[in-house]
Amino acid sequence: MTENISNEAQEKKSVSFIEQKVINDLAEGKNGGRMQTRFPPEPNGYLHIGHAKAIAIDFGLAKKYGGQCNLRFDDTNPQKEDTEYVNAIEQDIRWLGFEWANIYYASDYFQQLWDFAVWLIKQGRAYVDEQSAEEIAKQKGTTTSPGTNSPFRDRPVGENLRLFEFMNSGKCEPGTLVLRAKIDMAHPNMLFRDPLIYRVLNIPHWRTGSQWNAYPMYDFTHGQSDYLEGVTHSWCTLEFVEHRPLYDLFVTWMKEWAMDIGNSNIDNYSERLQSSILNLQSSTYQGPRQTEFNKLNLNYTLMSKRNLLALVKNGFVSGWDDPRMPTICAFRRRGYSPESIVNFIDKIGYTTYDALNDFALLESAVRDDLNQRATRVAAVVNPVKLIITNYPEGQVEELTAVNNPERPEDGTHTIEFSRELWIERDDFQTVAEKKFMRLAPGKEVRLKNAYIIKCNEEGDHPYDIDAEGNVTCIYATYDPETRSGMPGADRKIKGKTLHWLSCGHCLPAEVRMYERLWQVENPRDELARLQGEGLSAIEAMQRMMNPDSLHVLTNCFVEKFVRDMPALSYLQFQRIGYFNVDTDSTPEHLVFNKTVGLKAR
RNA sequence: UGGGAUAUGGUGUAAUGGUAACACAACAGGUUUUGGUUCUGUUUUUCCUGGUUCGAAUCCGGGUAUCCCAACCA
Repeated sequence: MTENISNEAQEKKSVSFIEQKVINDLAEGKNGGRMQTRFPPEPNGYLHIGHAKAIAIDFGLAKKYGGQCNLRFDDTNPQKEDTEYVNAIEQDIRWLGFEWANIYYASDYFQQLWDFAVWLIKQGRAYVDEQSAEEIAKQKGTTTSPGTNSPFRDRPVGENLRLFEFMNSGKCEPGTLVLRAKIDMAHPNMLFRDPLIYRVLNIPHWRTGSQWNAYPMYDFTHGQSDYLEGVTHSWCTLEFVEHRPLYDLFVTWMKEWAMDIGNSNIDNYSERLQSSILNLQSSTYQGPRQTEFNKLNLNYTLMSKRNLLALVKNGFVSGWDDPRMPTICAFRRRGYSPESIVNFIDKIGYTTYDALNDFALLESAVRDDLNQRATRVAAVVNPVKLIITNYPEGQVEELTAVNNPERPEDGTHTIEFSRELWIERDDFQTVAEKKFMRLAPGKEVRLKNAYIIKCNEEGDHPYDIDAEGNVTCIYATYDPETRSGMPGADRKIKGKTLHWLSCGHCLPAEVRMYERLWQVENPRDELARLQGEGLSAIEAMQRMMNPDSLHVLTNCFVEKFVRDMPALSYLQFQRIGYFNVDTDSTPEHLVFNKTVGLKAR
C-alpha cells in the first residue's frame, strides 16, 4: 500500500520537500509505516489565511497518505485564550473542507507534564528560580555574549520539589517563582540558556478551571504533546527552526522518563494516556520529527494575530469577519470559496524561503473558481436613467438571461424589459473618448439579452443635464428587429454590450466595495520599521492604513432574481465583478459584498 | 561579538551534475451578446566571485544581501 502511494506521488511533476520526506519515511517503513500529523492552534484569535497554509498541509497530506490528523488546541496560556475562539476555529477548518480524526488539548497533558517535570527535578535537570523576570533576563546574556548562572541553579532536590509544589498551590504570587531546565547558560542558542518551563498564573483555565496554577510553557509542551499523541510529522513555520533542538531534547528526556516509570505510577492516567505512555516505550514509534516551512506572507496584508486583534479592538474594522481582514471568516463573508483558498495555497507551495506572495495570485485563484460557479446577474451600482423613446409606454417584455455561460446546465432566468431603464453612469459619455466603445450621442450599443439601441444624435436631445452639468437622463431608440434570439440580433455593431435594469422591475440594494486595507506593500516590515522609529503599533498602523478601503454604495439596483438568495451565495454582477450576498442582507434590505473585480476593470 | 536559515524573470514555484521551465503579472492579437472567459503569441530569469567537472542553478571555498533568535507568548 505504501509503495503504491509513493509511486503515485512520484508520478506527479513535483512535490514539496515536506511531502517528499513523507514519501521517503513511508518507503523506509518508519514508525511502522504509520503517519500522523496535528494542527495545533492556540485558541486566542481567529484563523487567518496563513493558518490555511498549515491546515492544508497538516490535514491534506495526512489524508493523501492514509494517515490521521488531529486538531489540538495549544491551550497553555489561560490569560489569552477563550472558548469563543475554539468554536470559530473548528468552523473555519470545516469550511475549508477538512476534518480531524480527534480533538485534543494540550491541557489534556498537564498531569503528565507535571509528573515529567517532577522527575526532571529529581534527576537534577530542573530547578526553581526565585529571581525577578528582570534579573533572569539580565543573566541570560545576549546573542553575542554568554549568560551567567542563577544563584539558585544548584538548589537541593528536596527544596526544588517543595517549591514546585508551592508554585501550583494557588498561594504562590505569580512572577515570584519559575521552574527552569538546567542546560547551559553559555549556549549559542539562546533557548538553551536554562529555559523557563513552568510559570505561575493564578487564572482559571477555560478547561481545567482552578485545578492548576503552574502552567507549562510552549517549549515544554509542544514536543511532548506531539510525542504523547503519537505524532510522526510535526510541521510548523520557519521561526521555530531554532526551537527544534530543544524540542528534540525534551522528547529524548521524555522517552527516558517513560522508560524509567515503566507501567507503574500511571494507573491514575486516562486510558488513552496510559496507552500513550506504553507507545513511547515501544520501539516501533520513533517519535515526532519537526519540519519547518515558510509562513504565508502576502503583500498589502498584515497577518499577525496580535495586530489583527488590535484592528478589531480599536474599531479600525468592524470585526474579525470584516471583509477587509485576512481571516478565514472574513474571506468567507467576502465571497471567497474554500476551494479558491486551497487552490491558492497549492500554487504558492511550501519552501524554506521567506517569500512575499502577490495578492494578485490569490485573486486569480478566486476568479478562476468563481468563473465556474457564480450566477450571472445584472446589477447597476452607479445608475443613470435611460429612456427608449420609441418603446411603447406601459409595455413590458420578459427576456431570457443565462445563469452561467460556463455551465449551461445551470439554466436561465427571466428579466423584464421596459421603456425606462437604469444603466451605469460609466457606460455613457457626452463626448466619446478615443477608445470608448459604449454609449454616446449617435452611437449604437447592444443591451445584454435585449435590443440594439442608438443614442439620439447630437442636436436631437440625446441627454438631460442638471445645474452642475451632471447627466440626469439619456434618450435612445431601439431597433425592434434585434431582440436576442431574432435573426436581426446577429447584426454586428461597433459598440459593446451593456447591462441594464428595468426601472419598474428591479430592487434597490446596498453594495459594499472594498479596496486594500494597507497602502504599503509589506506592512509587516513597515510596521517594524515605524515602531523602530518610536511609533506605537497603533500609530504605525494608522499611518499605513488606506483611508479609502471601504465604499458603501447605497443607491444601487439589482435584478429581482436575487432577492431570496441565501447569504454567501456566489454571484457575478456582469461586467463589474464577483459579489456575494452579505450576512447582513435581508429581502427587504439587500446587501452585497464585492469579492473581486473582473480582470482589467 | 554569536548562532540558525535563505538567495532561480516583476512575484511565487520547479528542474535532485546533463536543453533553465510552470503559474501569476505585463504586453500584442484572434473569438465573444460580460472590455469577462477562452485561444495564440511576446517580453523578462539562476546574488557576486573563484574552484571541481566533458558538463554546475545544483558540489566546494570566499564574499554580499535578507529573515529568525536575548517574552514568566505560542
